[in-house]
Amino acid sequence: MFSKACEYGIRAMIYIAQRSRQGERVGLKDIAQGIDSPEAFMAKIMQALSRQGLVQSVKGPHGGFYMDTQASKITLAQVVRAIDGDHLFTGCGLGLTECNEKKPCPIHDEFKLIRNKIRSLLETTQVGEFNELLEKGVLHLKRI
Amino acid sequence: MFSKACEYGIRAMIYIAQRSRQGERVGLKDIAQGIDSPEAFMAKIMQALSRQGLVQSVKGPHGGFYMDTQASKITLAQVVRAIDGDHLFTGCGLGLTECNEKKPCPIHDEFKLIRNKIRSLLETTQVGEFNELLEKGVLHLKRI
DNA sequence: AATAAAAAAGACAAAAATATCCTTTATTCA
DNA sequence: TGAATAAAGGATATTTTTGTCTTTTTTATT
Ligand code: FES
Ligand code: FES
Repeated sequence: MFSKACEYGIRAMIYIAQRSRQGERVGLKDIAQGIDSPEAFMAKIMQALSRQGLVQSVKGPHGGFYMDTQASKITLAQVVRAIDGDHLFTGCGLGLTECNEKKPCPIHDEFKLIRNKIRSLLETTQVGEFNELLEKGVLHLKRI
Repeated sequence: MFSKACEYGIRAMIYIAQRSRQGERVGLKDIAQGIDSPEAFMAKIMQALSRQGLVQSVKGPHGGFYMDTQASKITLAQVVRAIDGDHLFTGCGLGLTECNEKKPCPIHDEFKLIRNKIRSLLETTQVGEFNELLEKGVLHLKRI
């Protein structure tokens, strides 16, 4: 469904949203440990998200990544697009070079419904909406 | 969603179902051309499908791949499982090592619905059910 | 029996995804 | 100002996926 980079990216964004209330910063090490991802790879993903403005960063002592309040309204769809592009939202399920209404592949109609459900899920879900449940330990971002 | 190998595999199975009525054989070259896939790579995928009994094959002159009538009832889910395994049907959407009802990731509930829709689509779709529409040129297995 | 055709199998190659390491830049604090 | 800290960036390494090439095996035909 998503690339590894994208899975880490989504989990990281949700983690940062929860851990960086009123501008506190979350360090790379903290993120990698918090979502159980390889730290150096996570760095690359955070750089991409930061360049695209989905997350803020500050260098130096007490630096790290953070989000302001409205940034926690960023949707999972935005994160996915930033990392995996929008192939998932627009591409053909059977790998034809493009999804084409006029020249549909065998599963086009059904697949489009599913694709739209996925998009709808991701577009209506914000990285900041799990803060309380994560804090309560109801939801999890890693297994260990 | 699916790996390239799986996309080719599904398209090939649908192609063979349509092209191999009453035991006629479809050659590798024919398949690769018919679904626009790289021939040598397609060969590997066909070998896997053949080994797993999802398609029959005969060597030698006038050999090739074919399906008997009940084989055209093979579902897309069977093809996907044969090539990509069942991670798509059971795995966690955010890449946690397992999907766990008791320790759900943030999108677990919604993702499970989508996952089940995908599985349902694939389990209720048979490789042989597109024969007529493909013949009429309503459906397509390649773009060129 | 010899030849040709076609899939099976094995070895190899290229590309992409995943992951790591090292250096540079910006920032804070003593 | 100097040292320490942490992200940014660049180069490299590993693994997986995708793809190709060659040889072998099986079968049909002459
Ligand atoms: S053409 Fe395949 S999903 Fe639209
Ligand atoms: S735990 Fe992530 S989908 Fe179930």
